Amino acid sequence: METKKTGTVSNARKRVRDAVRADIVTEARRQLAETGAGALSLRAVARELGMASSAMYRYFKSRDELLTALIVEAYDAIGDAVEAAEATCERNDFAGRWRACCHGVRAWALEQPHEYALIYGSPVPGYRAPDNTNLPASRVTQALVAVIREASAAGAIRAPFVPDRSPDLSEAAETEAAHVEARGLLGVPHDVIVRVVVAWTQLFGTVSFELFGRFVDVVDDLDAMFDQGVAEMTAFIGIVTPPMSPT
Amino acid sequence: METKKTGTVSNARKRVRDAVRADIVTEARRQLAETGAGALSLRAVARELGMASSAMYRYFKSRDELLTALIVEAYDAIGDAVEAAEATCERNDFAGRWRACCHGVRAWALEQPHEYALIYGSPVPGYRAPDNTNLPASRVTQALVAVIREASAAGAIRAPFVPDRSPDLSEAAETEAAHVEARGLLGVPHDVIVRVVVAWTQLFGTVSFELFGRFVDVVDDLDAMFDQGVAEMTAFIGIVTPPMSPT
DNA sequence: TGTACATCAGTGAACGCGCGTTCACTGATGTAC
DNA sequence: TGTACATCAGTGAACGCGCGTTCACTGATGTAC
Repeated sequence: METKKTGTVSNARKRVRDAVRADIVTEARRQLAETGAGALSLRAVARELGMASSAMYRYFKSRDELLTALIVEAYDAIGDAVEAAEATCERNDFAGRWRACCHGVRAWALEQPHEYALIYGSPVPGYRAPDNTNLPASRVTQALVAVIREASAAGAIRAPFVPDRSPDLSEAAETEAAHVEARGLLGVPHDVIVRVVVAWTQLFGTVSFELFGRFVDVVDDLDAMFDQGVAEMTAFIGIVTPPMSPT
Repeated sequence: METKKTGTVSNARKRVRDAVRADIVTEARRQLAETGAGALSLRAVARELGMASSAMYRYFKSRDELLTALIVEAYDAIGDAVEAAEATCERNDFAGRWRACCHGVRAWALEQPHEYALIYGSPVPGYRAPDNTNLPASRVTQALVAVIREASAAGAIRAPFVPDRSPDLSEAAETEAAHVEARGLLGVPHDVIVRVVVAWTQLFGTVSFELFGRFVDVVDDLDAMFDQGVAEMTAFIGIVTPPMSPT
């Protein structure tokens, strides 16, 4: 790996620059965790770093750009966490992989409540997320979707319960499920797709309720209720873990 | 209904006072709907009403008190909406009543997205809701809980699916469900209680996802998906509508 | 009915605050010959 | 290796802004006799 002299030198400059930029983002994240989303201020970050507030503009064109960096970081962090949790499971333990994703989401959210609120809470007023947040934003969904796609292909998703206990899909729901199928769940039956969407919203619904205090005076043992909910939804979708193939 | 003279007169004063207070809240609500939660400002409200900003302090001790008034109003509005939707159903059409509550929540949320975000979104930074918000906050939950309690008492909730499709309750979940039972679901089986909690979080999870833009590029026909989700969850809980009793 | 007094909604100026952003600058670091 | 020049991170003062809240006041409305 050769480096041209000029390259080396400006890389040195670039390295310093990147390090400072990283310091800014880290400090901003720290303040986010303390104060919460909307209260993030360039001046406060600069102050804490012992820099002039105007120096921020060497690194970010505006406050919104710093916010975007934080959002991307948060999406990547939860994406990493969920992927890592999922990766520890046997590949053909589909139920286990699904549960691991769910627990990964909650565990990360409880560790980083303000970052969770930043990306899954109410939108920050006056801020519009640019397109480059889309990719990191979809990583958690991709992890869940991959489990379903692979489970379905492996025949590890059972037909729903007893026929009369599962409502038929309306025509509109059928059409819509076909769209969703085309977008990343090719080959997965449409009734399963609907259930996956339901389970997906339930997952983030519970985590949000927990973090935003909706369970206060209603449910106390949040670990127990979450675990049970995940188990229920896994069964609801119909994910099963096939017996180990002899190796 | 006699009124003493003094009473009449100060009531006149009080009426004017109440009317102005209502005007302030209305204008604040209007700005909330435009700007979003955290951006609410006493000065802006006063400006729009043609009053001095200091005049606000005759009606509200602080900005937070105005915010509290808005929160209470929002809880009461969604409570009214859900109760009204539920009241149009036949009393023993338990599945219909449950669905009506769910659709009531979503319909109100779509009409008043910022008010929904105010009460069900991420907490407003630096604001702590006082105790007197608790009662109005619980009205929607009470409506849902009443349907379940009555349905259960009427024998209109079926045992879950096929035995092996429904995970057993963990010991902790069993204990926790007993707590929840004691808090408003007396007589409802514990496995049903867990499912109700799951359905409850799913309901608000979907609505929040819809309002906060999480379905963009994933699901298009939100009406269809919501309807189907509600149908799925109604069946998931096991609510059935008994045949009409002959009248 | 008429007068003296009390209440209280609303005013407008002022306080101190923190914010995002701009701009002309300084001085260290890197580049070209 | 040494010198003249270019780049660019960081400075500090300043801009204009809107905010919540306080305070001494005015003047209309209600109250008591």
